[in-house]
Amino acid sequence: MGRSPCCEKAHTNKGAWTKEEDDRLIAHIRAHGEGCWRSLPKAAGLLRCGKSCRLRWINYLRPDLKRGNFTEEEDELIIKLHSLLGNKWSLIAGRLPGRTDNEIKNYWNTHIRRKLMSRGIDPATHRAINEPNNVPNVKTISFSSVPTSEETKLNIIECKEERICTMNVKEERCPDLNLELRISPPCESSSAGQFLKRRSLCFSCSLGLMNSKDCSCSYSFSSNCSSSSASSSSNSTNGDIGGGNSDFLGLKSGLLEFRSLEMK
DNA sequence: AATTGGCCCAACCGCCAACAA
DNA sequence: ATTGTTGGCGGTTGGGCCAAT
Repeated sequence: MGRSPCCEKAHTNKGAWTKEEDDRLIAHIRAHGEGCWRSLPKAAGLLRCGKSCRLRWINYLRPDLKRGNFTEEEDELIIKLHSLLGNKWSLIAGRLPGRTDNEIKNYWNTHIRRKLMSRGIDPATHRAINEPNNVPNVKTISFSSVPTSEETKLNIIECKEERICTMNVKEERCPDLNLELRISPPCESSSAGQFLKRRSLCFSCSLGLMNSKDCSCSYSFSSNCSSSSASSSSNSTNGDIGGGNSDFLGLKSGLLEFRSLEMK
């Protein structure tokens, strides 16, 4: 049996939203809050699919959206995040207050791709375009629950949703970016867990994806993790991209060296 | 002035994971 | 354990705009 449609398509409007529809949606969400998207159109008196309402709100009507051109700083942040995360637009958008995944995706496809191409960089791989692909001695980041002592240079605990993963850097010789990220199931072993606590960074905290106090990871990142993640979080709510005290991804200090993370 | 082609971006589509029954 | 529902995500589309011809 196939999936049931998300809404009754025969009686829904499609295409561009009218001012009146926008007003109805805004008024309803102000009165009742976000959520229950399926029942929202009927409750709000809209002839729209719930998904359409959600998209309209998230991408266009939300009061905290930042409209207007992307700054040079935002450009660079998007490029760095994309090099780490790939096309995970929602994750990237999470680090750019006031920007939506859709907006960033569009901006990437229309502006940044071209910008990187003009720099001679392949936007898909973040490698030099004329560089040979079959470069030997690959340095990769892999996510695995039990790192080998030889492999592990850097472990990052993914603690979002209480999952713990590790990112291991296998260092080899050739300094070239390999941006493939692999994520493994949570590690269970307590001994391995202790090992990781000692050797790992919190992925969400260090990326600033989660405030350290909200994060379920028990890892204490000494002075770096907790302080940087806390300031990162508070700064991000103020729209401070890699600015203020956070210096997310080392934008200001240049601390983040991709080649030290993953190379191919 | 009319046409064409490229660009931009809002919106749609299909898939997937999480969750509830 | 299975099935249906829902919300969320990334890829794609299509219409409006604008500059070039």
